[in-house]
Amino acid sequence: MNGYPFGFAMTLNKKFTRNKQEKIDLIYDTFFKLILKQGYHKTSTNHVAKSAKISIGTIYKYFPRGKEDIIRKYFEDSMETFFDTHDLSQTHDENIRDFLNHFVLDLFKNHEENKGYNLAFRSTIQSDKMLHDTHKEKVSDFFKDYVQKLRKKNKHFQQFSEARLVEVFVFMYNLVNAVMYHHLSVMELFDTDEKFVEYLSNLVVFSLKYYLKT
Amino acid sequence: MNGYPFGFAMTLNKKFTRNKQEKIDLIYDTFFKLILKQGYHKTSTNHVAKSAKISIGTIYKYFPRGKEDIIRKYFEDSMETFFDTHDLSQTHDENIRDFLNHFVLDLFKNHEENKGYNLAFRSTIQSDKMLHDTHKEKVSDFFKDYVQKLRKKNKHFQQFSEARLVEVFVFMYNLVNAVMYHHLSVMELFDTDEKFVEYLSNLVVFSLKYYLKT
Amino acid sequence: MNGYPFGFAMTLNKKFTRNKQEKIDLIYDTFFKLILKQGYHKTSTNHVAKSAKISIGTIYKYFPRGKEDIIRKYFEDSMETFFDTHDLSQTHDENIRDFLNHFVLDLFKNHEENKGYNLAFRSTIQSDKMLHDTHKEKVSDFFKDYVQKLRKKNKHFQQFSEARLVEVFVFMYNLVNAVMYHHLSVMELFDTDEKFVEYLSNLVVFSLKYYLKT
Amino acid sequence: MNGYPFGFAMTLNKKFTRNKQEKIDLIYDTFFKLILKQGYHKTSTNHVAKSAKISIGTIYKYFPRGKEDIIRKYFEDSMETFFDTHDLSQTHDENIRDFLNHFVLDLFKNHEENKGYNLAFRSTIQSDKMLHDTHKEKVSDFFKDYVQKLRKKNKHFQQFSEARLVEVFVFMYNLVNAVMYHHLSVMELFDTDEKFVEYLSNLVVFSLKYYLKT
DNA sequence: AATGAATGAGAATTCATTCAT
DNA sequence: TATGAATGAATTCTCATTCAT
Repeated sequence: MNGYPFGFAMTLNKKFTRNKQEKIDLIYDTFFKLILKQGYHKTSTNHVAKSAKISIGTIYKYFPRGKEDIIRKYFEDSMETFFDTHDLSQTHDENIRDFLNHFVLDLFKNHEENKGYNLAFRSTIQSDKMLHDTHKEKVSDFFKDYVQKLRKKNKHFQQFSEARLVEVFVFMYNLVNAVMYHHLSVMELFDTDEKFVEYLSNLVVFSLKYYLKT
Repeated sequence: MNGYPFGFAMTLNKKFTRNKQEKIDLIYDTFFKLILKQGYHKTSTNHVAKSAKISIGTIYKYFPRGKEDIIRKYFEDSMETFFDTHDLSQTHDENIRDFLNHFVLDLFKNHEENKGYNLAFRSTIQSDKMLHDTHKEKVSDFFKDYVQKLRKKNKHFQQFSEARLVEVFVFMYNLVNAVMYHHLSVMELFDTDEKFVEYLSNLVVFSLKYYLKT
Repeated sequence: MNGYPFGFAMTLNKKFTRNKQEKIDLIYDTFFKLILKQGYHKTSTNHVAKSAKISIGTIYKYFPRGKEDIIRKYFEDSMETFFDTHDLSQTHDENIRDFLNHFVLDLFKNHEENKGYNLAFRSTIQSDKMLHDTHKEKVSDFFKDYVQKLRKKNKHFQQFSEARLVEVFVFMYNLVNAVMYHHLSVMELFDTDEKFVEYLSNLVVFSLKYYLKT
Repeated sequence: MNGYPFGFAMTLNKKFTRNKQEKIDLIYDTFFKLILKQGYHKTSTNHVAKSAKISIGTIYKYFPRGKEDIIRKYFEDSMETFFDTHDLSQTHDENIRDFLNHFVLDLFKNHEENKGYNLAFRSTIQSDKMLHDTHKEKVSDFFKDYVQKLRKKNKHFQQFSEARLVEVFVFMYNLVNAVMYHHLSVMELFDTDEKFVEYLSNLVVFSLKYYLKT
């Protein structure tokens, strides 16, 4: 109960609303939604503002360098996001095969949900050397952490050295990303996502074997 | 005879006699070179003109809709280009395995040389539905033609139906493209191109078997 | 007694008890400091707030029309400030020559300390007719008052009519200001301030004689 | 005759007109005219474009960094302009006194005509260290050249060393500028320009004597 | 045919000012 | 009373495109 009859209070038109994180999230959502619809370079900051029903000033308050900042800052969180998604408690899987299936599926879901971001990211790295380099570093750092936790929890992974495992995961991550991006944004490789994910799993298993022989 | 005595005209007007195709090629080269350097959305038509030492009017003469036209028109030739590169007389290869190696290598070389174009293409399709669709169609058409010629020349391919083969080639083409693009423009999968191409060949063989089982 | 036992209130609330005048002075100081550093038109109100570690709301509380108000209100005090500085008890100087030396020196010190304000003032008058006019009036009013006091204290000045003296002082004030501003903010006329002030004194004496002959 | 009856051709509304220097001059004139009217920081680039009936694109073509560039580039010519104005053939003046009168008068006319520029210049130097420094250098360079010519033409000036003369002229130039700017833009020192210029001449003579004694 | 000055819509960005807390 | 998030008009600046020469 807000003390107003008929719930009017909720409709009360306040000129200024204050909720920092909510607004930042709204900017992210709107930005990536628009990119998905019209592509990166046709999505302007003003566009985002209008579409999100937020003033441009607000966008520039949180992202002083505009579009570039939105991608950069989102990117800083995106890895952690993947972490959350891919709950390591799942790694109780009996065998590596099942584990890899999970891994691929998680990446796929993550990619699908963040299609707009992925488009933006790939549109930007070419002209943003810094972002490009940071990306590589972050992927590496992320999997260092990831592998450490993994080896503690799952004996299957203890047969490989930590360094080697990191290398392998970075490879798999890139491989899956490459194929997924193409399937989702350029030209689909299979007519259903289920078939595609199944193929991906097999691809990963094959590539892993290949890679470990090197 | 150019109508001028002593043939002076040819020499004197040299800088004006640069012919149409020469200029178009110069525009392509400059455009993709710049995209490679600074990314698609930071490369403006005016910029291309200045960098190519050509007037902006000339660019608009050949490409009335600017950037988009450059990509579209280049794309219309690019498939034929691949055709030229991938000489079918090579398909006398004793076995399919060798043939696939050639196929992958040709795609890789082609991709490497056209990195700028690939960046541009991927930057554009998202906001250019028409280009996106035409692309799919063209890939399909190209491989229809390709497969027909292939089946005539090489008995190995006659065991599969034409339609099935086209499907397979489109799949392989996309797969290879996906992984190559990532390796060349996002994050390398192997530390040398040789290792990478070898992996690609194996990947194609594996995927082919997998695909044909479907 | 502040009504709180043990006087804690004064300590606890210290950062909130900063009183009105203190804040106003902080705003003045910060504003003119920034102007000195980056020029008037590159100094924004928000900038001042951040630099002074005061909220922008507070600035607008004291100066509802922002930058312009800061200058206007400061200006309203600045004349009085000069008054304080130039203590009339000094006018016991034996002769006019010594008096003028003092006058020039006071103006110089004042100007040096208020360099930021002077920049701001000169940047503003052009677009603020009202300020411009008020300025002229204030200068005149100030010297009316000044001259009256002067004539009472110092017989040397009783040989001239009050009106004439005011005119003379306004002239001298402007002359000194003009040359000083240039020396301090545009291009120095002498390599040391001492030489400059000495020159100024002579300049004033000369100009006075010239002026009085008119 | 333009071949059109009733001279209509002259009225013909062409969308694009081409005359580089004419446009640059128009930009200068408009810019300084507006500054004179509303002050530097209230004069925007768009304002200038609209007022000059020119597109902003054109302004940015000639002055890629906007307002700052307009001032900088104008400044690069302004010294030469003074040179032209102050024709050295006038230096046949019998004595230095007459010469100085001319010098002051020329500066005054120049200043009066370029009031807008002077306002802009003084509004900018504070935030444009480079312009400030270049200004000093240019003044010095200009008078080096000036003095050389002067000594060749007029025997009166041969009694002083070249270096000394340059120093003296720079000093006089600054002095006159300082007082003139104040008189024209802050608060007039005399009620007519004639009286003012006469005072200036006397001021220069006095200051010169003072300066040379140093 | 080729040139590049000129255009102006629109994208990026700043900043004075308001108002919810 | 003090704060600073939010606003959006105004400003700076870019770029695709047109058109006089």
